[in-house]
Amino acid sequence: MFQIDLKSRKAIYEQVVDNFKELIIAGVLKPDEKVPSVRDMAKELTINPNTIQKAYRELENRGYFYSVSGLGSFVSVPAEAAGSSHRIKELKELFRSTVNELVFLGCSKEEILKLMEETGLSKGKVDEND
Amino acid sequence: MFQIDLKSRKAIYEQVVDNFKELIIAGVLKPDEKVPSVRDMAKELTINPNTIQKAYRELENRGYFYSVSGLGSFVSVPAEAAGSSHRIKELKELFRSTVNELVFLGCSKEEILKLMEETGLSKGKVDEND
DNA sequence: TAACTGTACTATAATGCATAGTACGCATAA
DNA sequence: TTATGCGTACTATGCATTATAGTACAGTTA
Repeated sequence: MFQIDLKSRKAIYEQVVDNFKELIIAGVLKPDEKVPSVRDMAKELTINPNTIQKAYRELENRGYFYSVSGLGSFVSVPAEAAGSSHRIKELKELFRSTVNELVFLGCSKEEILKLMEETGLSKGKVDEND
Repeated sequence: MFQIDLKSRKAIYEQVVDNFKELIIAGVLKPDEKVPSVRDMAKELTINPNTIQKAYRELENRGYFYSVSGLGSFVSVPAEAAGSSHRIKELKELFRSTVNELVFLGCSKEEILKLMEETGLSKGKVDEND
């Protein structure tokens, strides 16, 4: 599914959270799709189940997962993404500082606009064929 | 100069690093300009001098500061920003995931392009962050 | 010399991360 | 019913990071 970088300064559970977010945002994981159980995911990544549980709880808090005891964990529908307003504010600030630093390091406006086109923004939708 | 958020989950020395980077990128601090001494900065922010020293060392490692023992710490010239290539790669990846998440949360292309226009592409301005 | 500067240590306390292990309630299939 | 797998909730331990306090030394400058 994805790999964990044990040498990274980023916490393992944060890496798990970010990887799942990427998969959901990219449309690889669809709403109401079941994700691997805490224990299975721990086996697959060879890390402790408690670490996966922490990541799943975090994903649930951020509105990307919902869990049913005894059944499993599932992908939320985008509309239910909690705290979107606050998160969007955070992302806009992050966008601003990222662009500013890129410019400071010599990136041209054209180069950044090109990056923008490569993000799938122009397509705007998730491919339904898979 | 700037404020530290003690309630933030981000480490104090990281906040100091980020704030100085913002000031340099925005052009508020010019190349070869002297920054407050480790001890003065610690007094101003009411935190430990060792924490400031750690931040200054980090800023030196990242190419934003240079220090002269007995004289003080100073702002580097942009061209000397070390490891730019690797950093640019990081920033582009961050740019990509930020835009993708903004789109996922419902931000329109126009809205993001408007954000782009508001950044320091033409001029520089400092802002608050958390 | 005196007062500054950066820098390098030691030591301590607090916090977060990841691990191991145990246990409980719920859902489903044999 | 029993067994299995699921999420969840604990306790406890080891480790790394962070922030603190204190001391010390070398270079710079008035």
